[in-house]
Amino acid sequence: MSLYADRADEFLQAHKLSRTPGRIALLKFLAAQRRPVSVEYLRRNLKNELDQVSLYRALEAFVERGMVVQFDFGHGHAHYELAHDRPHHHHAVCESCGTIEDIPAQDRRDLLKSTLQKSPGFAQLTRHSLEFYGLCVSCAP
Amino acid sequence: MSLYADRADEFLQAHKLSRTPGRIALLKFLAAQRRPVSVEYLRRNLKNELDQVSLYRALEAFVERGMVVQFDFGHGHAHYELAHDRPHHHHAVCESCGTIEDIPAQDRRDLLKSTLQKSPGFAQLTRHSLEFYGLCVSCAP
DNA sequence: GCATAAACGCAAGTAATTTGCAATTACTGG
DNA sequence: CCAGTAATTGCAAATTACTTGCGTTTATGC
Repeated sequence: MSLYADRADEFLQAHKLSRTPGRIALLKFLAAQRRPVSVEYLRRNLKNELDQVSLYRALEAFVERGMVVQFDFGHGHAHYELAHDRPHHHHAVCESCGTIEDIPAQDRRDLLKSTLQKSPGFAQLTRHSLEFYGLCVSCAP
Repeated sequence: MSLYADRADEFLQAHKLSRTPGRIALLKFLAAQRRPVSVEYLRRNLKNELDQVSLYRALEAFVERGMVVQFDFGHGHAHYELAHDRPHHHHAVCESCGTIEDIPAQDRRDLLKSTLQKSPGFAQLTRHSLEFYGLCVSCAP
């Protein structure tokens, strides 16, 4: 259980968000996860805590504030993970079943090979996808 | 114009796909692009060559065979690029306008910093997303 | 407690992609 | 070249993921 699990309301307050039961439940649930989770999974598990739309809106607010990180693994839907609750890491995604495994960040020599060694749940890693995000010269302030 | 531009039909044949006018047009069009393109862009430009559904189906077949690479830049829709028509590279994506720029692959020390130096169209790069894909132990043959 | 702003849930809407299916086209062997 | 077969196509409809509008409720700061 992460740092934030029992401090969800302080965490919300620190980010200038109302401490509503739904958001607190969502944060606690996210803190208990070990992998990035889909909205569908959140919705199933939090259906008594908050409605799907509120879920999307809360996630959006969290991502905007950097509280949560959004990932796209090519599954046609997003995955979300609490930010800062563990050191920077990458993910290995199974092309067959979609299983996701964390991989500790490291120096990047022989990346695929050494990544595989750090991915005990994976038998092979065949490709990766690396995208950079920022501001292009015409959009920069 | 890429290697494949004037050999679209041989390329299809090599991958055991029927050489239909729509697919040939699509391959030629992809070969002429310098950046990963969206389905919407393909659809606009190829609306007389093939229907949207055929477009999706052709892209799916191409991706399955490794002829085309699919990317997700967090835009809510996929982008596609011909594979093998140029050396391995990454992409910088503008968080404001969505502009995409190729970045030559390189050794990965000081990744963000040196990447920025190789991204003349970008003023800043603030984050990146790196995912590995393969087969987990329970899915591996 | 009370005013105000934030957040909520429901219904409806939209964008991207997929599926079903009958009609057409490409490929293969003769 | 030509028929038979399999692959591919286009259209309509469905599905999935997510978003918007809006009137009601709840949280916050005084």
